[in-house]
Amino acid sequence: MPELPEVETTVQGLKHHIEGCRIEKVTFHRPDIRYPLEPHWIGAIEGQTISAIRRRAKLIIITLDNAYLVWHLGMTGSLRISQPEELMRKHDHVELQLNNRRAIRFHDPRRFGYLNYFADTDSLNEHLSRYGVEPLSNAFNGAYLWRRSRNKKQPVKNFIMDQTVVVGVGNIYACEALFAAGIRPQRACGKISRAHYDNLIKHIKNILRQAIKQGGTTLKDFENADAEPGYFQQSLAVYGREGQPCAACATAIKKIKLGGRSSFYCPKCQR
DNA sequence: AGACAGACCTGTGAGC
DNA sequence: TGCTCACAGGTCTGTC
Repeated sequence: MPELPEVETTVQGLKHHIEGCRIEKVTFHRPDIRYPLEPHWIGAIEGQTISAIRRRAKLIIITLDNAYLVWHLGMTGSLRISQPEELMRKHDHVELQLNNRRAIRFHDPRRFGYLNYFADTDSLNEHLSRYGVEPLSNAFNGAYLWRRSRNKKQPVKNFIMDQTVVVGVGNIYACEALFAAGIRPQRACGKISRAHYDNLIKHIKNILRQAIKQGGTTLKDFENADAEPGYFQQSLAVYGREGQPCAACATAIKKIKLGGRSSFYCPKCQR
């Protein structure tokens, strides 16, 4: 997916198009996405007004009159606003037509994303309860990471990508933050000092803020709610740069697998 | 309990 | 040109 900055960009982009609008028609073009879309949701959603849209973790939460829609974009998902005359594209699985002649379209080639319908706040909250702290909140600090990591042997990269620890740090930003902090991704998280975690936190927040500011445009085929493309690899120091010289010391960037995911680091700058 | 592999899908690019 | 293969932003499940 889109990582946190891309989700945040999507939410901000959709906001002014959809808040206050009534959903007139719901179409499930392809119900067999990650979790199947249930036909009875259609009648429940139609006629409701969108009062708010927000992000929690990598989820997009839309508040209706008396229910909630929760979207997860998976690996390749996107939500965009379409015009009435716009043709359906391949992999447009869901369409919500609004009373302002616009529609929200969910596009997701790999179908790792999902849409969930929650009829009340309790069931929504229960779904959200599994998630860790927000990376841009004060609760995400060096003391917290240090405490959560004690006695763990897990590589630090996997640890910071664990959504029950902190949400929204995906593969690319995890690699980049560890490079900025000078920490090797494979180091056991339980052996990292409090001071190093303080430093890492600082870099994670910086990188995420920077990415949000740039419109979350680090991903190759990401496009925002207005269907504008991103600028892939604009400012990536290590991700996808195997064999190329490190910008700081010119040592060749290394690539390894951690938790099944490609991980990139500079063997000299990161210890 | 924690750590890992595998699964879910389609598209893309590299190599032959 | 066209085939095959490896790999891709995430997360859930099963197994040791």
